[in-house]
Amino acid sequence: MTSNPKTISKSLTAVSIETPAGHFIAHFSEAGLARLEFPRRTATLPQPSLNEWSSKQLKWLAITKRAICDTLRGQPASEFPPFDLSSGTDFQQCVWKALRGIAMGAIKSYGEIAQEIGSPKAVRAVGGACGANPIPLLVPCHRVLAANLHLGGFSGGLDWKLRLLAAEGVDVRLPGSRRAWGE
DNA sequence: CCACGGTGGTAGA
DNA sequence: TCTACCACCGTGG
Repeated sequence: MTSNPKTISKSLTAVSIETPAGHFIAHFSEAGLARLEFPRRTATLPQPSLNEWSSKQLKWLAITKRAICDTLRGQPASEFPPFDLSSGTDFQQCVWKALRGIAMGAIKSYGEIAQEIGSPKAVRAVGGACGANPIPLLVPCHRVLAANLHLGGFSGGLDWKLRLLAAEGVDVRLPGSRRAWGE
């Protein structure tokens, strides 16, 4: 019963995706989109030669770009690429699957997710799994808030979490008190 | 507002 | 193994 995801090493192909909000970096495996990074200040990646890509991956790339742009505009994506979430533990994959069930504009709490996956007390662990989500934005961990509509955290920086929620029309109890403005 | 204890899962030693 | 983290939660000042 012990799956050991860390022993699975996969070769990933990274590509930068240009959007109105900056350059995201997507990593594809043979199975699908495996990782997505928010735009950074620091230098962007050299673009790999696209002719080494399978037509399969080129298609995923187009779908991914469309899905990112739609989500940023607060519109439901019409299509997602396949996700390769095999890097996660069983528990994490369980959580990530639950995250995918949260519709755009909807929110859930860490506690609700915990309940949903059948481990009602594993609340902190759910937070940990959200933080380990390799595909933020498209696996919508930004739609998970703490209790009482408190913001909680976000691996990509809380400013992103706020921005995404705002785009989806969700208003959050703002952290005038809640500390930590993650960077 | 703050402090604290109870939590379950992970990573590192 | 044991231990020390945590994107939490509820309760009590």
